[in-house]
Amino acid sequence: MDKTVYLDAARRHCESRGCRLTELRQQVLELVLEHPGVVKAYQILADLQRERGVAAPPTVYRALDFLVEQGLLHRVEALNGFILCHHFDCPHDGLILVCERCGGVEELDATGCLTSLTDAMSAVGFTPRAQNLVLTGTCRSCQA
Amino acid sequence: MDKTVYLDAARRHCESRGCRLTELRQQVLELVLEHPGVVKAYQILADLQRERGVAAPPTVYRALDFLVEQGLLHRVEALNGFILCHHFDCPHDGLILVCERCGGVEELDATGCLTSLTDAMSAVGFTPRAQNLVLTGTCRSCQA
DNA sequence: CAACGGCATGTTACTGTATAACATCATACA
DNA sequence: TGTATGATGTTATACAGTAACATGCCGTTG
Ligand SMILES: [Zn+2]
Ligand SMILES: [Zn+2]
Ligand SMILES: [Zn+2]
Ligand SMILES: [Zn+2]
Repeated sequence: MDKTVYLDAARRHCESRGCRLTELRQQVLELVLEHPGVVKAYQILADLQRERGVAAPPTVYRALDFLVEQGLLHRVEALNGFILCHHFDCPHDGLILVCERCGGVEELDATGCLTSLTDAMSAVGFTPRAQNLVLTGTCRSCQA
Repeated sequence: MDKTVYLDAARRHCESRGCRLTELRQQVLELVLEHPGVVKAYQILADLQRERGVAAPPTVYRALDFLVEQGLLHRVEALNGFILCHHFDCPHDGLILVCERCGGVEELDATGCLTSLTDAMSAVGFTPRAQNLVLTGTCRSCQA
């Protein structure tokens, strides 16, 4: 998807949810957009400092938290990082695959793949919050 | 399982894998044993300092990493913590359920629940490393 | 207009998490 | 006895995240 198209869609997505994609938030989103795969908060912080002179951690974390809240980014706990979600407009169970060798990240739509997991959980009375599963392994091109 | 029995089993487990459960490693394991649910590295560090006077982060992290390596502990990335594994002797796909309300943690054996996930992954050529899935949600007693 | 309320952002300072790099010690084995 | 290997100690630092409070922005309302 083209960058401007993506940003427009993101803006409309936020507004349809009663939130504003402010200049700062958009700027952070654009910075994330410039990194393939997983990006770290402090990387964004450095980028932001490069663009604006000053910026402190809370500035970045607030923007990132907002973007996660809106579904534009996914948090990848296992890596202390964030990745772009390319289909934020349809609610989905994400399955994030992280390659141990090349560091590449890929998001699958796991909606429908989780029934047996869900069954096992309800058997013990556990109600999962909608979220993303993260798995590490080896991607196709790194199988070698 | 009784504590001494557990420790003996753990020691044999390590030795059968060609590793040694040294005094320090066992001491750390015992400290983890004393905490229900998830325990943090710096909590163990504090415990260790109480018992031995001095201890630095690398000491604790090395021991914890070792125990994870041996399968005696699971790392819970999402919480920056560790939990005991009660069936380290049989290889398993763990499913760790973390309750957002009470902080309780429960490990399910998810072996066999992951076929559709595995299918989805092989469809894109991804080979997962054996590991644990972590999900947050609400446990039975906190449903209210 | 002026005052207010809300939300977004700025700023400072701190807590918590984790590792690099190098020194030392123990043990086993040639 | 020397030497290699793995475990531990020690210092210092990097990386991640948040609390608390100040300031600015903007739409509403009297
Ligand atoms: Zn997604
Ligand atoms: Zn790869
Ligand atoms: Zn387990
Ligand atoms: Zn609970």
